[in-house]
Amino acid sequence: MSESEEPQEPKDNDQLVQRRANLAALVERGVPPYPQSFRCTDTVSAIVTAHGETGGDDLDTAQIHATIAGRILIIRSFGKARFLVISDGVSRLQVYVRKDALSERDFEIAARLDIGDHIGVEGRLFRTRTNELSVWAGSLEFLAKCLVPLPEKWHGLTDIETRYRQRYVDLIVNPASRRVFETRARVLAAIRNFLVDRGFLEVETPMMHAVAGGALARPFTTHHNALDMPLFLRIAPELYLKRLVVGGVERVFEINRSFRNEGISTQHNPEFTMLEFYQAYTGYLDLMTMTEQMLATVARTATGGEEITVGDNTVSFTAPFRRLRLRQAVSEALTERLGIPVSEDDLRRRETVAALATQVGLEPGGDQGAGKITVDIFEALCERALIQPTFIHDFPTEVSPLSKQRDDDPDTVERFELFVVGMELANAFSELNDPVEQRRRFDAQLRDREAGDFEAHEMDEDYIRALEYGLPPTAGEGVGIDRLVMVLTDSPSIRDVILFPLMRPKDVGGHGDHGDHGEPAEPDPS
RNA sequence: GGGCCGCUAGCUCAGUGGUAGAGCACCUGACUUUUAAUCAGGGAGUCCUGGGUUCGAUCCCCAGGCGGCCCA
Repeated sequence: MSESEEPQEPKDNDQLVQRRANLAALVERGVPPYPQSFRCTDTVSAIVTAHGETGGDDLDTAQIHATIAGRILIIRSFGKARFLVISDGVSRLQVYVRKDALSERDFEIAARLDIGDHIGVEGRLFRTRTNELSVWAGSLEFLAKCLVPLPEKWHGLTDIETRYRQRYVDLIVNPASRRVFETRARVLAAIRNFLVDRGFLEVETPMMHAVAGGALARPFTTHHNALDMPLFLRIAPELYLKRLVVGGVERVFEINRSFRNEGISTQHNPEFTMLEFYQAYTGYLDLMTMTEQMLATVARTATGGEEITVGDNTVSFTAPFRRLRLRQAVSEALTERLGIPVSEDDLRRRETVAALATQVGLEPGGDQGAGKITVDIFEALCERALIQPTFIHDFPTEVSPLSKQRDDDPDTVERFELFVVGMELANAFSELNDPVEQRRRFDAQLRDREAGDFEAHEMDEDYIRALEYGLPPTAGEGVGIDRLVMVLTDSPSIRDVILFPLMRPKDVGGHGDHGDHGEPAEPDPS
């Protein structure tokens, strides 16, 4: 390594240099820098769980020895003694290191440790004078080096961008972040249990679709080289799940990612996790009841109760949830906003509803029908005020190409959305199972698409063919898992509940050695 | 896509048209039951990037990058 040849090289900061020196010093004394493994008898969490309440006298009597491993988060040094706080990612435990209890080699290791290093410790459990549960280290192994300084112990890592880009650092130093993802895991497990208990079969359907259907959204496009065909990342699993109901899977669900090529916000990530479930011989009203039961159960399992604090609000998932027809909600909101009586019938006439929309500051497009305009008004005026769980039901047929119409009202479909703290959490309907009507709906969507609506649904001939085989009366629902977890963890952004949210790439600014290690990419055929 | 805000030491943040500071972290010394350990001393910066104005820019102006919030 020559000096002064590259004066432009960014200088490493003193802490990086120091840490490398500490590692080198250990290697010089024959300590393996990255040993193959370490045999533990316990985890830190297991010790804390088992003995978090055990008194010091009892610990002394029992003489409990344990071998544990973890990452050092705090070092308090007292010359010939040191206190280390180590973590297994969940719990923290203090390790007491003193020179007269260790071999010369092990104390040498202890003296060269940095915050962030991984160590293994064998020792006896005891309580210090300040009653802190601790391990009296009898021996110590170096397990892996942390070459980079961690964020400080008091404030942790608060920079939002770094927390998302380097989630591993966030998880190391912010216990609250770990808890969010533990809650997320409990939510998923609770949902699976709830559905499996009711006879639902969990399946996995394609993520890559030749026709992006099942929702009104713009897809990501990709290309299969061998088949030389365009493919779309799915925007919803809906149409495949209903094919399965045709195939006799009368209760079916999937929990997995969907992808929508749209904006990013505190409520939108391009890839997001959705639960979809379908139950034959069921209507949308049944699903309201089932949704009430499911969310109350999930809230209890994941958080311990049915009341959740979300920002300044307390949300109750105790059934029954409020129910409100969409047109009812919109007509009431318009009546209040404009100070003139607006009826639900007014919302069914395009001229009238378009004029009302203009009066509240919207600009209805010429190609938008009464139904679409009504929904736009709902989103502008009503959505954010729906704090407590509320079913908004009976949507315009025009905006619901996969839903079944009401018997008494062909302009309205048997559909609901669930809103909580102003967010759409779920969307459900009685499934349209008449293949002739389905084709008419797709045709109407195609006309919208030709008029420039890129979110309009595409024609899916195989789906219609499946309906021709006979889809029994079925109701289905999609639940946005990320948003549900946001509510249950009081997280203000969807990025707080997604481990690695999508970010624009940014220079890592490392040490110049971060090239691709994989094989060269295939040439792009296009 | 539009508006507003942010980017300064590893982290959390002050600050200034004249080459920058605190706390934690780091280094040296003291210290064998500490709890944000303590005490004494010390080192550490591409003030996001590029251009402009200026004798002089981290600061003012313009453009760009990344992020956040709000709106669409």
